Amino acid sequence: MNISKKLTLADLAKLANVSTATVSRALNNNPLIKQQTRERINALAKEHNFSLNAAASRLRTQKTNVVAVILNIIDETEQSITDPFLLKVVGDLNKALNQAGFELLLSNSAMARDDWARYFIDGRRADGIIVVGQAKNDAKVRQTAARHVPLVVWGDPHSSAGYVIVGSNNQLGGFTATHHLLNSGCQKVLFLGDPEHAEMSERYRGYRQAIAEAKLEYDETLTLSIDITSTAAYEAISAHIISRGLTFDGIFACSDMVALGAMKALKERYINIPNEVAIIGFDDIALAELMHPALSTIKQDTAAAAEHIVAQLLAQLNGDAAESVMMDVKLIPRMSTRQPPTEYR
Amino acid sequence: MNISKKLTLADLAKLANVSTATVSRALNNNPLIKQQTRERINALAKEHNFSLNAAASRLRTQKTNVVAVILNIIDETEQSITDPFLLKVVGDLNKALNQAGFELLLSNSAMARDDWARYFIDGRRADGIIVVGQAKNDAKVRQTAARHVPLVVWGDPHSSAGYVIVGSNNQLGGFTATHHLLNSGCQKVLFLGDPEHAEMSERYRGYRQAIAEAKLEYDETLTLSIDITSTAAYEAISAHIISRGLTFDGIFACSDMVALGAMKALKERYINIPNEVAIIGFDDIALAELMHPALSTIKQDTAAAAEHIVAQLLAQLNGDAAESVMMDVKLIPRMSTRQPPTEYR
DNA sequence: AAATAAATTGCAAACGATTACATTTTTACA
DNA sequence: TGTAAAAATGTAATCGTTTGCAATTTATTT
Repeated sequence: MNISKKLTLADLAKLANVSTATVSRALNNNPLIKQQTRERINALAKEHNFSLNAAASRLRTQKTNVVAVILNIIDETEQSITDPFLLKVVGDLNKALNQAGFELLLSNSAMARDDWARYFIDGRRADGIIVVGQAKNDAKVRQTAARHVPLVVWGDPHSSAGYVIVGSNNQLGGFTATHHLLNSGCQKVLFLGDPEHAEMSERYRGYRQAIAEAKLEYDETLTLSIDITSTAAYEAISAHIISRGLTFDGIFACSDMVALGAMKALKERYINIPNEVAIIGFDDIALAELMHPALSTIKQDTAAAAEHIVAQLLAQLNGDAAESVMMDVKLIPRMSTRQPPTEYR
Repeated sequence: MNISKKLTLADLAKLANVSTATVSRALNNNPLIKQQTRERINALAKEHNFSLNAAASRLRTQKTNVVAVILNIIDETEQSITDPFLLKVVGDLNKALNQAGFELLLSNSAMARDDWARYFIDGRRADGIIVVGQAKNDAKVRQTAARHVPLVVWGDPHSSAGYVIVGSNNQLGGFTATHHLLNSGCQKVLFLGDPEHAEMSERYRGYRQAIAEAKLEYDETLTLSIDITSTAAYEAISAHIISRGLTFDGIFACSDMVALGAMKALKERYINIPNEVAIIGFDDIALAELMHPALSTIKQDTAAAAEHIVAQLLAQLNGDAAESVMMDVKLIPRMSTRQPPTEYR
């Protein structure tokens, strides 16, 4: 333990022969204080390894400079904490928040069981809340939003839910992915994901739309509703092939992790990718291009998203208007799908 | 914004016709207060959606119930924030901390540039610090430890560095991995990793030891020193094959991510895994078994590790003695390596 | 029923910063 | 040189809890 008791602002004031007010202002670089004094005090602070007591500041100012980030995952079975995509988002949020002078308090929905607004905002643990994922049930999110608390959600911006959402154009992404498969020769494209899940349902909408526009008949046996995990995907594809045979020649997986699970099921049966079955994912996680064959996918720009999220949160903290942001997605064609005929570009 | 001003403990006391002392004690379930009173007050608190002001509590008690978790990664080029393993550790830490009643404040070394002890502990932002990764340079960690601040590091427990370390037996892991390769017929095993990096250097030691014990000659051209990323691995293996040819029949990759990069390089050249080149990784990330062929690896039990880390931190917070913990690792043989002859078990 | 012990509750002083307002010092100007 | 304005600093209240100690109420014992 530290030998000497922690230095307080008052101690430092005594050392500098000024009042606590002056020290406080000097440390906060308040121009009210003569520059020379400021420098003197800052030097003294550094010399004595002084640091402000954040608890005291927060109590006095009613500001924490902390943002709570909640990973909204129902439980271990659903899209899990191990999904690199989610964690990439957290990393990017961390960076964006720090840049804006905030710290990141990490939670998941399992932990912050109570009323989020009450716990984090009323409890003065954070100034604002960022929720990652709308999941299948946004009741908690709505409840939080109803408290009119600074809040931004990473989710699907199509869903106008009474709170600010930043997210990709999932519907377009789903359309693009499916269209890419159809355009490169697939006839029977399977959807692998969870149509009940907010973001995934939009991707599913895009899938249906692409099929409809291609004047193909929709085959409901080709919609496989699963948890957003690679193991669920692996099992679903395996089971489908066993029970119904290879009734498809393309897979649109609603996330890269899901795609990886599906690929494993295919490879085990020596089904050629992309010639027998083409497959495309969603997210563009780092691993996508490391697969063999490299996984085609729809890229979401998480770094840009994180910046938008923080910007929208800051707006709310400043009392300004904030609005949902829909981000473009981008087709990244790799080896797991065939190339469309050149006449189509 | 909230219409009514935030309720304080004093307000609640007035409503309940008792003193603030009583309310405070009741809410903290202090048995000094008659159970009946406690229940009455708790009900009232719930009814009015009351929540304690954490800033005030922290100021008064000098305890935050927060632990800072620092991802100690030098920069983007080194083992990056996208490594699922690191993030799995964070997830498990989050769970273990919550279980113990702590919240998790996330930082990375790039952000918390200053003196960690000063910023987090003196600044009363957290009660303790957990550092994930010793990286190649533990100067910051040593500096923090010198402050005698509650601190636990995820790293290599062999390095007795004057601070508490929880980590796997990396040296044994490296030995086991290499031995597994040699035992299943490999003659020339390549090491892919960074012998300068704390944990990796121990794995490297194990590698060297296994080779020595097998009475094989050490070939220094088979030690490839790279950043701990899959792209670096991909490039290194590709470059090696181009310049020197396929001079190895086994790879011990110092992490699963590194292994994945190497596998891609092999697959692109249609080099059969495991028959021409067997490969084993380290960590056992979720993806390992989704690879094709499924990746053999050395499993680190991150959930158990997280619990040990938290336990050691709690010990320090309670003023008890804390000690480094070395965790067992486990060989997970999969399809990327051949089976050892049965007479060897 | 009085006296003592035990169980509850209240009083008021912290915790360490920030900031409106008051005061002092310095500068500018006539 | 005197005075007003501007700049710099200080005073003291405040943020909302927790907790040592005192005071009160209730239970127990003789």
